[in-house]
Amino acid sequence: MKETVDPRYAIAPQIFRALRQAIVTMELLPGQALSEKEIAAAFGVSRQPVREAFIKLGEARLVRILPQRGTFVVRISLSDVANARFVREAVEVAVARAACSIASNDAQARLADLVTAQAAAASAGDHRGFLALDEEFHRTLAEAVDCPTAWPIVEDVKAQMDRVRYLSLPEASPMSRLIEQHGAILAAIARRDPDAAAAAMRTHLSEILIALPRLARANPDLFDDSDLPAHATLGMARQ
Amino acid sequence: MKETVDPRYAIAPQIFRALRQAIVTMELLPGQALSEKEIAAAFGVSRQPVREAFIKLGEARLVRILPQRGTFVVRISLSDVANARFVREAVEVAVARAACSIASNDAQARLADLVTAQAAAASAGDHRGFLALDEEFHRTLAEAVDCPTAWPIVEDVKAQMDRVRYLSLPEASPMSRLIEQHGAILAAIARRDPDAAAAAMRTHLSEILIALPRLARANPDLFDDSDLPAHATLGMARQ
DNA sequence: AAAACCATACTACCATACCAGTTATCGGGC
DNA sequence: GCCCGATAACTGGTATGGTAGTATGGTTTT
Repeated sequence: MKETVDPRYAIAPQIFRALRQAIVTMELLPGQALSEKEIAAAFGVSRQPVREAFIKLGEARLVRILPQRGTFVVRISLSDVANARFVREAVEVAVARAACSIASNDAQARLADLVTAQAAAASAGDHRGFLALDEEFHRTLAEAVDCPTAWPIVEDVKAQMDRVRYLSLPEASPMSRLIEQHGAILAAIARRDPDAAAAAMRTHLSEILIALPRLARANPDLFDDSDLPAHATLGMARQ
Repeated sequence: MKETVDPRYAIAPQIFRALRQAIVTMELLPGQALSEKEIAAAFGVSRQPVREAFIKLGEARLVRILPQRGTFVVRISLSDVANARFVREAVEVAVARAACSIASNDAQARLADLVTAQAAAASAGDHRGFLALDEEFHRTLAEAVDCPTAWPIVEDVKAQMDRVRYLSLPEASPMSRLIEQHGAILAAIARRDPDAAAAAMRTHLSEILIALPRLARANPDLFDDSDLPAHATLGMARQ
């Protein structure tokens, strides 16, 4: 591994983002040991900022830090994914509802542009670009309701879900359906219908539940089988 | 300041909790400069764990870290409080709804005990103990719906609101009303009425909005007047 | 041969040292 | 007296060293 950081900015957050990306994209597999020393050497920095990145990864439950033993990428936990989905749905449904009241025309136009760009990425078969635009759609929506602090929280929990998404990338991912869902959310916001916006967002964020059981069965080595699937209600909570 | 830590456990989180508590309880006032070196000396540890605590406090937006300049307790930001309230309401309303489906009788009994204990604390005039029990009530509720990761998130954003609560402590705080609200939430859960539980939770978490404008006007030096009150809808978002 | 033990090589954590950038102070010139 | 510049005293960020604890593998003992 030969990575690089920009010394003009704080190093620790850069290491954190790089490692999170590597974990989410399955470049670093569950069980993999992460050595402070090795990572530091790979990035050409000292161990200290790497350690700070480890701590944040541990809080996001992407790695497990065992004092005096090591730091390891954790297996995908069905209950962690369900918990993340629960929190994300709670926050983003509330955001979608709020957007019906206060989203400006300008913000709606930006969101529409993002959906258009997603369609372009989809027809170009650019999965990575599509996922980046998806992320930007949700972030923009959070900003549109003047709730900037909601996004970092969603971003944190989202990592648990994204790992599953990247796992399902190789097979045909129904990008067109996700685009339709974004469109439905926008349409509901445009006609200021909070119930419809909430329902559309809920449907969108439940998409992951479809492939999850099959993925878990197909990749038992990547999943933590010690945790029973979280109580079904968590995945299906209806408000 | 002469604080103490237990060297048998990781030091950084202890420092973090101690400082957060000090900030939330207004022991450390907005504008106060926090020196890594001074705090380290006060706790009898090195600067390193103090630095890690600062980073977490910065993420919680309780302090502002200015590189090469200093770390300062931030003033209470009305928009930060509104944002925190928005996220907390979103998550806890979802928790309350889920509780209607899956909260065990055992969990409900524990929650009822906590409300009873709160009543005792209230009649004893023990504000601090009351607040601790309030926190435990909400944490127990999150555990009751098998969503343990929801609580740390709520705990994080809650700090912004708690600072306002402690500010309003000197004046008569309507503990009886808060107890009634907890009771209403529990009653709705007991009769498995998610809409009622959600409404009761929403009412409970909107309580802060009543005193907030007056507190901001009465303590202009503690509040950040640069940020306009967040869009009114954020405080009143109805799902 | 099997089991217990110990040396070794890791680990994360904390402490310390060093660095770069900011601020405040103080002295000198106008 | 006021302004401006050099400098000293901070700050947080990074690098490095030291310590205690944990796996591991080879050796010794039973």
